[in-house]
Amino acid sequence: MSDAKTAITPTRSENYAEWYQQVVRAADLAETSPVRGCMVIKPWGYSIWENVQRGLDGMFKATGHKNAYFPLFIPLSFLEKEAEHVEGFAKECAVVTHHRLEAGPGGKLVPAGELEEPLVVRPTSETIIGATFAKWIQSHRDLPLLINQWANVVRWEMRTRLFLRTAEFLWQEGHTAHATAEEAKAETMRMLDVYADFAENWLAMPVIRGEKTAGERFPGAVETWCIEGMMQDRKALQAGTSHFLGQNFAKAQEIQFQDDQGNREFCWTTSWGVSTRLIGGTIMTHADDDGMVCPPMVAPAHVVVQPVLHKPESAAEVREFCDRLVADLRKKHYGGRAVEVEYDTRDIRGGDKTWQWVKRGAPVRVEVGPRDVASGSVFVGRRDKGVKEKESIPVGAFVEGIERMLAEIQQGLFTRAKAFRTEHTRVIDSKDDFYDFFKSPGKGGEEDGAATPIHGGFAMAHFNGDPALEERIKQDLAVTVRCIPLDGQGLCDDEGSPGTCPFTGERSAKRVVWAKSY
RNA sequence: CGGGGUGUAGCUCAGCUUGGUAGAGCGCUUGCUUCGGGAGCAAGAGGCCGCAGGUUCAAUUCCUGUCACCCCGACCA
Repeated sequence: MSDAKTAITPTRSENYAEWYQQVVRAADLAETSPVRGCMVIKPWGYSIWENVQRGLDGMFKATGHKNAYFPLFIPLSFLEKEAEHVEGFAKECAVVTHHRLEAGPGGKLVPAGELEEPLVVRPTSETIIGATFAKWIQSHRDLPLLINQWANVVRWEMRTRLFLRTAEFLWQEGHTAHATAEEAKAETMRMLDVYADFAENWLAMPVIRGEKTAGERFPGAVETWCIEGMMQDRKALQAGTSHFLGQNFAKAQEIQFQDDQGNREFCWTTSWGVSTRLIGGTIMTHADDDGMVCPPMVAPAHVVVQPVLHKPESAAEVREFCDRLVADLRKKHYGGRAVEVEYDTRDIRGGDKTWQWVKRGAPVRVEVGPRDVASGSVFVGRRDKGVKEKESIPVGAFVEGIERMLAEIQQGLFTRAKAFRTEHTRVIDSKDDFYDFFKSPGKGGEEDGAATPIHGGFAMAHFNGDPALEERIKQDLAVTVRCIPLDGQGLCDDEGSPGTCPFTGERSAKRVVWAKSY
């Protein structure tokens, strides 16, 4: 507070968008690549993704899903089968048209061997998986079919940002087929809950579960459900989606089965996915002006041990003490895995070392010097507290208490994020209040090129459901309905109750969540 | 894809208006001194100035094109 120096320049309040980029870089999470719109995910960042995969994969398996893998390439004709689906993705597809390179003029390589049918690099796999499902499913006894795939997909985005929107990204996509609409809808909601559970308990990111309006629906879906988190610039981030596809894809691809009466029926299908965007969301939820803050559940390392070794006369005993500390810590468990320890013996200055781990967001840092060895204690810094706020703890108590300390940090991050969301969520009942809420504070107009002004948040307001009205508000304020929330999420007092739409005076079924979004 | 901006050392940038093949800070390497805290001094390494054309005796500098990135829109996980 008194110390104005921060590890990240600019700070969140100075320029949020630039701050985000700097955190990604300073924390060694990812960097841009020579390939347009594609990122290199660095070990520290990839390790977070591996933890995300581990956590979600366990949940998918626990709910009866099996992993499989489908081709990267999708024949163009497959994509054409579902009309809305094509329309939704046509503008952002990478297409493979040749299968060979030949020497051309000037030593250049030129594509040759044109394909009879172009192949689309999957932007999502409904069509190729649907075609496969059609072969796998014959009887009602084959249902439900519950499949997940971990994969990369490509969407040729015009504007990209590391983790949040890249041309290629990593994700999982679940695809299921069911005998009845009820079962498929139940699956859609089950996976939405899995996502919310994961976001809140692993990423410590509070999310709102709800349904998308027609305008925001997945191309080809009957219903799209989502989890929405609030970032520190108060914009919403769609962190995961679960789609009820009805029989749209089943009919387009003839995914049929014979029921117990011998009738041929179309399946009811679902699909659901989360991506490396979750890492972007985690950054924007927790990181601060000193860099990344990793929730312990997904942190690449829980504890960093930094021995103070520069004094030759004490180096050996400090090292020995640390060796034992590291070994003891690794015998402890947190969140279903052994405590992950980074033993940093690099010969660089202690201050540099500390700040590197602060910027990377390691939850706990432990410094051990001769004085600590003499007193049998360790000097502990926590990423959820100030960098200088360190505490000396007897080594035994520290090791014994590590699980609780990590749990406390995890819980603290969630509590803080939720308080932030609550603070910036407002119940709004008049059009004027609504417009005021989303207008830049102080300055009236839009200044371009400057720092993104931080204002607004989530507005809980009634809505008559008219797409034209939603479009007009989007034009006016760049604000959209993020979701029509499920009841019972504690978003406001009269949650789920009918009321009056402040824009039209018409009847509204319930308050919806309005916000600017990524 | 529309509007604006920027491409010079690993990073952040100066130099270009008034053409003569390059600078700073940080980082990196080495040495000495420091050090329970993002050190000080010194010596080094590192760049065909985004790419391709053009004008010119000569282009980082002027002109044209192109590509990439950033910001604001539209689009999207």
